[in-house]
Amino acid sequence: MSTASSTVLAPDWFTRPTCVVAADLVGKVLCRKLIDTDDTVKVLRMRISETEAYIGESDPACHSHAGTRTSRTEIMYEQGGVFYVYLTYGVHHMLNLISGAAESPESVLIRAGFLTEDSDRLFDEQLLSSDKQLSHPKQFAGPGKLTKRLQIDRDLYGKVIGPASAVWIEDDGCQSPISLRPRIGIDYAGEAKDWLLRYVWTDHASLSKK
DNA sequence: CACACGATGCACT
DNA sequence: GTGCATCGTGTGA
Repeated sequence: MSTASSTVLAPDWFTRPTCVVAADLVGKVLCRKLIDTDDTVKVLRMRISETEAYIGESDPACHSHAGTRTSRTEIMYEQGGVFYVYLTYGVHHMLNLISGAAESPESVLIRAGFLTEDSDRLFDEQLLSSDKQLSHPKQFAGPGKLTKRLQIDRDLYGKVIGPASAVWIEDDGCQSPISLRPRIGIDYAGEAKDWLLRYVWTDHASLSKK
């Protein structure tokens, strides 16, 4: 329930070590306020089922590997608690939460989730539900599908994680079993492709990969 | 300035 | 299993 027992995670919550943040995010609720097609305000609530940690300059798969500090990666050097969103393959927006201390360019990628029972429904839910891309109308098994449904793009880049940005995280006390897996889509990263930095809700149906 | 390519998803064989 | 859309960005000329 997203009622009295829910708390909004403050930016400081994300300044803890990246792997801790990534693991703790599984089971939390990613909230997205937006204006529906009928001009009403809606809050979509997506419970996170899968995350990945990208642990900075020593991580070959991380955009900040070897100290790569550019206009794109600059935000990663901020203290945890802000968004890093980028476009990949010219198509998909990837939602990342910057984690850890300042000058420690690390982040957590949100890879999958599912809409909670008490999430607002979009006016055009029928249209979205009929989208046969989705194996189940409420599950979003993959980072690109998730951002598409939540209408998240690079407008979020650099904003503070919280209600003022229209995207925030709530903790409603949900506890979920966590398993560790290798990360996805980083075969170019050598030995790092085998590092167990993907955190999944054990056996959940909404995972991006078994 | 040119160019290679990606933290994906989907269609098709 | 393979092919490919589509474009911002990092890299090197």
